[in-house]
Amino acid sequence: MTKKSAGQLPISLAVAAVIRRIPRGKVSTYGAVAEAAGYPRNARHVSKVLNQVPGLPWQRVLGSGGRISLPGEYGFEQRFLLEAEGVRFRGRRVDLAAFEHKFPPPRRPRSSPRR
DNA sequence: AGGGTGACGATCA
DNA sequence: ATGATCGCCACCC
Repeated sequence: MTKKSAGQLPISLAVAAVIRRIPRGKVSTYGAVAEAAGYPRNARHVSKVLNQVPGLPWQRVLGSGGRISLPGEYGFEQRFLLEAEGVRFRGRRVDLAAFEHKFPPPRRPRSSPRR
């Protein structure tokens, strides 16, 4: 064995997995996805993954503040798809307080609450 | 090995 | 609020 050659880099797989967990009718942001995947400063990489990996709910990932970053026609399509699944906009942005999906916090081995 | 890229994000004018 | 600029960082030639 040696170390299995992972076809995809771990960061891309982690990011894709996180995106797949955003439920219908909810959204997240590039930064939040990167962080949830374990790569805090990699918001930019999230957009690349959205481009490479087909089948992801790409429309559910927004820029900070709930703004659509995707330019052009796809940007309109993104908004259209989101509204179709119940996500409402307030002007040009989605009200994150109401629609942002909260990813479960990372488990801390051995950290008992309390005290 | 080196440099350009990007569906970002925070900050400043 | 809107637009420009700068900082980040892993990916991909």
